[in-house]
Amino acid sequence: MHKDSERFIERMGLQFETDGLPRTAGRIMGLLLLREAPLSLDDISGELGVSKGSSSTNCRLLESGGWAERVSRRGDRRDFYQVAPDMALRSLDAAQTRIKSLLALLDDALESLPAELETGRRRIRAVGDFHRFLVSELQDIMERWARIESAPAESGSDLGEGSHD
Amino acid sequence: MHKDSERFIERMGLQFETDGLPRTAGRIMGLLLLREAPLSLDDISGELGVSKGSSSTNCRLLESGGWAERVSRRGDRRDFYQVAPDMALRSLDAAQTRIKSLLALLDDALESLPAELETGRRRIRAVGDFHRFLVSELQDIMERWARIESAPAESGSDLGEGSHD
DNA sequence: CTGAACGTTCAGTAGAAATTGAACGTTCAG
DNA sequence: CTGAACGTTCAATTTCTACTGAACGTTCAG
Repeated sequence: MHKDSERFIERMGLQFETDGLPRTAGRIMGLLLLREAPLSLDDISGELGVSKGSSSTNCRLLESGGWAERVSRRGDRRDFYQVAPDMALRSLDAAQTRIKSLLALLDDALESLPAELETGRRRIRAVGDFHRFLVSELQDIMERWARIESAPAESGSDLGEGSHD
Repeated sequence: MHKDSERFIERMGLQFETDGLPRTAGRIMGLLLLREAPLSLDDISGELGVSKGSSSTNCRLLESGGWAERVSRRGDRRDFYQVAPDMALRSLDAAQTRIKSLLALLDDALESLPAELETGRRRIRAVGDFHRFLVSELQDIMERWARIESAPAESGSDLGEGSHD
């Protein structure tokens, strides 16, 4: 493994960690970004020096977060993982979902909290207003990005689509 | 302490936790949202049943994240905390900063990784393009929100500004 | 049917993060 | 000067999280 590749992979691990995600998930993401073809769990375990159990768990985390994608290969029983081609949209969608969970919490609070807590209720409403605004802005962003991605792309910018045999 | 208030506070704690932040920080945020006037560290420790050390650490975390604000009171040596009036803008700014740190990582990688890793370099460039797009969109969002906030506000939506003696 | 190759899960464990409680430095009233 | 009231910090401890390695169920070739 190349020295600079390792450095990149480790930095991805740290970046994920500061975002509150497992370091190994970040490392896997770094590895997937660098490698030409999709990787099996054993590939990942081997290259990163982590157990297969951990690779499995973290790949599934990456998949559920919209960062990676599980693919299969004809005549092969193994799972392979690669960077999700629609990573951008999927991660924005995940962000939206998290915000909506906060909104649900705030709405519940407004339903249950007594009217006497005027100030509190007003603040909670304000936080809700802002996050509703955010959700709608995120929607716009997703649409704008989809437009950009499907555009002619003069200076190259695709994430996946390298066809593998 | 009201039953529904407690419930709200605990849910805020859990919400923060799923975002990778200390549960206590979320609880403090919930408490600050509900309370009429700014709270001292002893107020917070008392109401939440946590040590003063923890209150201090978490309040400073909330302050650095743009969620809460430290204020003082004439003739009082204590620090008081309240929800930051510009919470929305400050948290967007924090999000931007995190994305920029990822961008720096990606740019470094492009500088150091050898040209042979065509595919990897292309993917990294693509992730960078998307996140540069995001940073610029966040900027727009901040400006739009600032516009909305300063507007007439027919149905009420301010976060702070309750003047305390 | 047998055994190898998979991915998943789980108990045990190592490691990290959060919390406590006490110590400390500072400020200030008396 | 003295002592009380602060906020901060840090070592010890508790609590959580992530990882490992093994066990398990499944699929499939022979």
